[in-house]
Amino acid sequence: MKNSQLYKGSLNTIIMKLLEENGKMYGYEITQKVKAITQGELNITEGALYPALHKLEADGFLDVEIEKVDNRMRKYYKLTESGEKETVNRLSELQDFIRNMQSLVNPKLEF
Amino acid sequence: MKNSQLYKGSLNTIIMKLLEENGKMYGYEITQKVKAITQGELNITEGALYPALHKLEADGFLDVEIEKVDNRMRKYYKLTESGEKETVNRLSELQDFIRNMQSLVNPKLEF
DNA sequence: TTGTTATGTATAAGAAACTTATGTATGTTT
DNA sequence: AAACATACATAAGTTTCTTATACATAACAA
Repeated sequence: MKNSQLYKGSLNTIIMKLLEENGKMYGYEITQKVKAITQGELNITEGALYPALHKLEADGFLDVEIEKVDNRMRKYYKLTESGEKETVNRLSELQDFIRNMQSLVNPKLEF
Repeated sequence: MKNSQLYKGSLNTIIMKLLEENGKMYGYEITQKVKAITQGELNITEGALYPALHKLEADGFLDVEIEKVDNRMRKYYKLTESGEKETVNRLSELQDFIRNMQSLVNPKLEF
């Protein structure tokens, strides 16, 4: 994903949140979207993305739908019902994580 | 560290920040401090902590000082000069990371 | 027309950071 | 006497990533 180790473990949450927001997306689209939102700071590599998508699918959190656009294959992913529930949990975990990290890093804001 | 994968990659930053703040700390003390600050949500395991401390030391970011208290060994760690510089960088990376994750998860706050 | 960039998916080898389990040792509480 | 807290350590295995490579089409530039 990037030089900073901090992003480790956050890829699944990012994917699921984007799918929750956009209904369905294909892999390449996800990489571009993430790059745009983070102003180029976070670049998801294919070697990380595709195995992650396949695992989320295998876990029953994503459904696939193949389309051909301009003679090129696209695999659109969307959340299953189970995936939607899981997304809620993971976003909640992310909020807790961010809160905890801020407590650790900026203890003066604890009150 | 914990069930949530999100904390992966953040341990070094946490350690260095706590050392920056407290001058010197020993391993067990770090685990207890983190548990207290996060209200029990984040539990650093020994299997993660000690190898991390040894690596930071090997990288020249930490110095060690052994003391015996109540007949028990304590290895106090503190930041080297190099470690202090690195801590500034890592905290900056953490701020960027948190900002990017919030942009991804809460796009309505982008403006 | 030929090379480079962009679009699009995929996997394999290796590195890094963790979990889980185990080990050693002392002090304190039940 | 047993359990828990303090204190450090490592080894085996898992997960998640990086890096490299591979295939294929379209668009653009030299």
